Amino acid sequence: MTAEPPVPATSSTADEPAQRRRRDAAETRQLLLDAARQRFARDGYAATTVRDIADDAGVNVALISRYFTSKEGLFEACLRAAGDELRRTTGQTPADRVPEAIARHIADLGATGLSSQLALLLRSSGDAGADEIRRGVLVRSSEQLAAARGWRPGEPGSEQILLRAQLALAAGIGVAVLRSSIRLEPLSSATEQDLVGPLRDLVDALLPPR
Amino acid sequence: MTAEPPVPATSSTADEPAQRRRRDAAETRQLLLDAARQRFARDGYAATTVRDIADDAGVNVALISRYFTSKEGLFEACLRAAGDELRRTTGQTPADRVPEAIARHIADLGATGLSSQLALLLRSSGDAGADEIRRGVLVRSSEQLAAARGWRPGEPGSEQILLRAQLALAAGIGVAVLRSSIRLEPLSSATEQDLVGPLRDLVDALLPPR
DNA sequence: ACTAGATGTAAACGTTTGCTGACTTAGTCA
DNA sequence: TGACTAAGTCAGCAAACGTTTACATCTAGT
Repeated sequence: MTAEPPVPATSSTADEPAQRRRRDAAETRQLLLDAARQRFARDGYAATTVRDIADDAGVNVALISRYFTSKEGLFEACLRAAGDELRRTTGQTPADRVPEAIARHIADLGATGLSSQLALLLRSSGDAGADEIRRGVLVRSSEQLAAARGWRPGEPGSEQILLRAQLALAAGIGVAVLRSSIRLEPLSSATEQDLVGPLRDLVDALLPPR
Repeated sequence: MTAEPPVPATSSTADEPAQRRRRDAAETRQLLLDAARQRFARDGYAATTVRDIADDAGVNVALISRYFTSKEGLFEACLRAAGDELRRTTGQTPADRVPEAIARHIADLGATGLSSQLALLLRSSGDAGADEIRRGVLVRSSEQLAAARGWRPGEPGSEQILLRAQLALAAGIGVAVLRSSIRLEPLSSATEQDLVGPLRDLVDALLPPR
């Protein structure tokens, strides 16, 4: 379903064969990571079994322990990946247009899209380490969003902007989950075109352009 | 930790003794329901064990099967209770002020408050029956919200109002979860006073008063 | 060609899970 | 009081879980 292209190179030393290797630790790792992100995002941590993930990835269960130490470790890796992707998405956008960019990306419903990453960020494993990572991602994201609308760390009176940015982030996550996990209609089958307008209204209301 | 007050009467037929009975099926049922709602809302379905719930309620595990058939049945009962509470909360408000009422209630963080009910509504058990109940509650809630702002079933062109109502509901759920489960700061410790303004902005932007 | 280490596999371990059936205790009424 | 039923207890089942172990196979370097 994911239609992974036969990624060639894995190790860092350049001169790899373009052919796909039959045994490739880096690719196997990535397959597991992708499968896990989808499962965790859609079904949650506890409802996902390591055997599910391994089957989705077409890989033996024991390799999860080998490459990620534990299910918990795999989950943390997923959170880190989601954080990276979130930062990459918002990072390549001019600061003052981040809200609109987010609004547009939330509409996307692909399995690896931003929606899926947002849904993942609200899943909890009960583990303290994972909670810390997630909180870090969320805090950084909301600060980035707030900074685009005038928030400066420590500056009195601008704390409210950070709060409003977190509300906007929370709203985005809620929309992502109701669309991709709960599948509430007509929200779930609304197109990007249907959603961009209302979402921009939402973000602009919380974080008025200055 | 829960410090349950010794609720006296339970069944409906009036002439109960004010004293708490030592064996009282209705009260035991309610204790289980309350404990389950908290656990399910905070930790999710799969991460909650029936033994956890029974311990919280101070009751034997086997009684879950007796009163609710199964863990699944208990979860469905929780969803129904959340739906009732949601309807009760929004039902006693003049139609055109429902958004503001919701905004105000989301701020509340009590274990049995609206926030907790909203968080429960995005927990999934994987069971089809529970999914149906949850979807029903969400659809009814969003329709009620949309109707207060001019949506009429089937009326062409007003479908967009329903979509916007669902976005507002999704936002509310997202805020509830980030506040009560994830505990993101400063969102989590913001007071009702801090939140009502931004939340009203949010709802009004999505569903402009007519 | 040969070997050493990396990669993948299969089976099983010990625990925890939801649930059940036989049992005991408390309340009710003749 | 003594039977009868509702309410609660207890021990344990079978299945599913995350993880580990021992083994097989591939790849790279010589």
